[in-house]
Order: sequence, then C-alpha cells, then structure tokens
Amino acid sequence: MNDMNPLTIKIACSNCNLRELCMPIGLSQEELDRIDDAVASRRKIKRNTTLFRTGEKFTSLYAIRTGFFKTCVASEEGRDQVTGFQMAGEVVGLDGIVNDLHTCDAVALEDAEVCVMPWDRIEELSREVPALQRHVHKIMSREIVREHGVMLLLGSMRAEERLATFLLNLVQRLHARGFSQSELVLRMTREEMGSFLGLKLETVSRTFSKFVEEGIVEVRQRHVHILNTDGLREIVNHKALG
Amino acid sequence: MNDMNPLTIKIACSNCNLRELCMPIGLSQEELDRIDDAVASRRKIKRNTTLFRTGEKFTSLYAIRTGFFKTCVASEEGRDQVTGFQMAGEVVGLDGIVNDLHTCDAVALEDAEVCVMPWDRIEELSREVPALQRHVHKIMSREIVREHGVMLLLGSMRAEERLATFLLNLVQRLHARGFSQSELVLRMTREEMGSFLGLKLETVSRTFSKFVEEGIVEVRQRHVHILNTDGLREIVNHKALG
DNA sequence: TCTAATTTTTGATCAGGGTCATATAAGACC
DNA sequence: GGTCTTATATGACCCTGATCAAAAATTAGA
Repeated sequence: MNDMNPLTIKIACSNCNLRELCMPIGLSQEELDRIDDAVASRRKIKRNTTLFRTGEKFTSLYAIRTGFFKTCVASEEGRDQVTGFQMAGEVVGLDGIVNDLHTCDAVALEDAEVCVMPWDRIEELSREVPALQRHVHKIMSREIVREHGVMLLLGSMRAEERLATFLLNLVQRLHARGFSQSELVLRMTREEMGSFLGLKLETVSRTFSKFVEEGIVEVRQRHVHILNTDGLREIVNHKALG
Repeated sequence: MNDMNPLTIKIACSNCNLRELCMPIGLSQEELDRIDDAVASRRKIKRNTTLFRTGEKFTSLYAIRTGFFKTCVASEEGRDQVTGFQMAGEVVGLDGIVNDLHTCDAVALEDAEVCVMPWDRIEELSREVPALQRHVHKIMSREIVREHGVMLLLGSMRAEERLATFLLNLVQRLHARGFSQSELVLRMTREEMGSFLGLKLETVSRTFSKFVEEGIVEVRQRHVHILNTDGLREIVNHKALG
C-alpha cells in the first residue's frame, strides 16, 4: 500500500539462479511450471522503505532475490527489537500467517527485489505438490530453530560472544552464496546490530574496537575483514558461565 | 527410545475437551474421523523425564493433554537456554521438522500426557483436509511470533519487566484454560525461569521479593497470587529506554 | 521421623555494559 | 564543493544484575 511498486513483472523460478535456496529440489518440469504460475510477480523495494509493516494485511510470502532486509518488532511503549537480518534466497513474511496480519516490519537495508508468493496460492499448490509442502514446512521450522539460536545468544552470551557469533553467522551465510569467508560488508548500522544483539550501539562499537586491537578483525566502517576466524570461534566457545 | 512408554492407548480427538486448542474448528465428522485416525496414540511422561531430546530422530509432533513442559537448547560449551514453557493444548516438536532431528529437549516439569501425532501422517492428511493444513501453518507461525516476543523481552527489557511480562503471559494462558486470572502455581524452578528470562536465579528471587514488598504479588514458594495485575502491566509498559 | 539433597532467600561485592557527553568521520543533499 | 545530517568512536561515570557466600526452607528419601 504505502510503497507498493507498480512495476511488477512476470518471472519464473524454474530458471532462477537462487532456486536451490528458495525452492525444493528434484521437482518435475510440470511441478516447476505450476510453481512459476504461483509466484506471481516481483517487486522492487528501495533502501529504507518497508516491504511490509506491522498491522498490514498478510497476503504473501516474499523470497528475497537481491538486497538485504531487517525485520523488527515493536511494542506499544516504543520498545524495538530487530528480530533478524535476511539476505538473498531467504523468505520473509511467515509471521503473518497466524492472524492474517503482519506482526513485524520488514525494511530493506539496501535496494532490493523480492519474489511475491501469494500465500493462498502456496497453500493450494502445496496440497498438490508434496515436495513444495515439505519445503514450506521446513522453511517455517528452520525459522523456529534459528530463533532458538537467537534466544540462546540473547539469554546467555556476553557482548563479545554475541558479536563474534553474529559475524560468524553472517559470513557463513554469505559464503553459502558464493561470497568470501573472510570479507563482508555490513548493511546495517551499529545501532541495528545492537538491537538485534541486545546491546547498545556504543557497546557494539567498543567490541569491534576490542576485536581490532586483538588482531581478530580489520574494520573500515561497514567493511569487515576477518583475520582470524578461529579467534572468533574461540570467543564464542569460551566456556559458558554455568 | 530412552523413556518410551509402552502404555500407549488409542484415543480420539473428536471428543477431546482440548480440541479447540489443538485442532481446527468447523471440521466435518468425516474429517474428524480421519484426524482421529492420524493421531495414533497417547504417551505418558513422568516428571523430569524427556519427551524428546536433542539429536533424536524426529517422528511426531506432540499435543500436550495434561502436564507442563519446558523446552531447552544447549550449545556444545554447555550453554543452556530454556526456550519456552508449554501447557495443555500446546504443541511441541516443531523444531524437528527442518532436519528430521530434534534440536532441543522437551522435559516434563510434572507428570504429563501427550497425544502423539506422527508427522508423515499429518503431512499426508493436511494435503487432503485444507482446514488441517491451515491449522498446522498457523501453529508454526504462532510459534515464530511467540519467539519474536521472547526476543523483544530478552533484547530490550530489564529484570522486573521480564518477570512481570512472564507472569502476565503465564496467567493469561492459564486463564484461557479456565484457571484463575490471579492465582498460579509455578511448575518450574527459579533457575529455569531465570534461564528463560536471561537472568540468574538470584535475580529472579530478588525480583519476586521486590514485587512482594510493593504489594503486587504474594508468593508462597511456587504459589503466586497476583494482587495487582495493573501493577504488573505498568511495570511492563513503563516507558522503554530509547 | 530423621537425614540428606535441593531449592530459595538474602547479603556483600563487583564488573559488564548502559548512559551521557563529545569528537570525528562519512554520507547526503543542495 | 560546501553544508547538514547521520553514523561511529571513545572517554568518564554509574547502575543493574552477576557472582560468591551462607542461611533458611522445602522436598525427597531412608
């Protein structure tokens, strides 16, 4: 509604290079064609605009084709929490299914493009294509498991452990997409990182500085070069409290 | 496997008094019969034993009939995090879907009984009964949204706010099951509460004491009497930091 | 019923990370 | 290019909640 982009173009999953990230593998041509049919269109989202926001009616899931998103929830009192950062091949919008309303905002942190997957079509089609059904279930379960990991981080880790975990996670996901294992560009501010990690931006900044002093990473603004991956792992694994 | 109970008995959802919590509404008799068929059996779980644990093969979801559970994840280094507490009518096991392996432990905090719902049967049946399909999707989405709330709690609330939120949430869920709005019995230790809330048990204890001093609750061991629900709400809503 | 183990409470002390303030750097926009 | 805004870094100080310790209360077990 607010930033609906009229330039939606017909597309096809069947020859999308991100297919193995979004879609089940081992589909027949006929099944692929039907999925192409269901994934209605693409939509471009400009940096700092929302794909959807809290309270909007839920209609579709969105597979990210390009760009980088954050999702965040807010409580009435103005509390705010980034619940995740999503990149190409990942799906956002699952929160909306339960009440047909979105309960978080999805904000593009850089110009982005998503594939629009109307949920009623997905439900319909997944009744007929078991591989798709299983895939949808796995995507939702994966999100639940991911959030368990975030709860572990927020509930039991100290600042350095949180940031190290975060960097390792980001670089691992980027590597799975063909990027470097040691270089990454942060698409979010220190404050957004802090919100996700349950830290203030100053603490994020200080912790980065500490890592730099220790020779574990090089940081030039949003550009991070990981010099010692095992160093980060050691920080994470450094024996929990009790 | 480890604590598999041989005494599993054939049961029926169709005349279960928790049906409206576990099952979709508005099903035909024929659909109900088929679901009865899928929900294979019940299983009793003794206090302090596990329904499933990390690493075990995932086969079924479990609908809690009676009793009270905690789920917790652990990292290699011995970090431990309670990810939730579940009561009658709630479903556990969704974490196992993505990799056919459970990634958390489900522990009974009191003697309990669950309905065993074999996942392959559920997937199969939900292809044929759209209401069931939608229901499964909603349950998973609800869990995702619940976890967003926990992330908000862990990432942005202070100790008193966390405990107040927790008590309000518990009592609200109990009330939906016909229990008191102001009286509750905690089935978990201070330490388990602390783990869930990202606090040490001493802090949980002290925060309870504080609430008692302020006349907001009465606490006799695990028995909690909420004297001032609005007081708890005020603590939660008391203007976030920034 | 008595003993042992577990859970809870409370005190004293400390430190990790929050808060506030300021300086600097980098983008954004004319 | 120059100005304005936003983001980042860093210092000083403080507070919340962690840690350590010990006592009290419950529960479990013999």
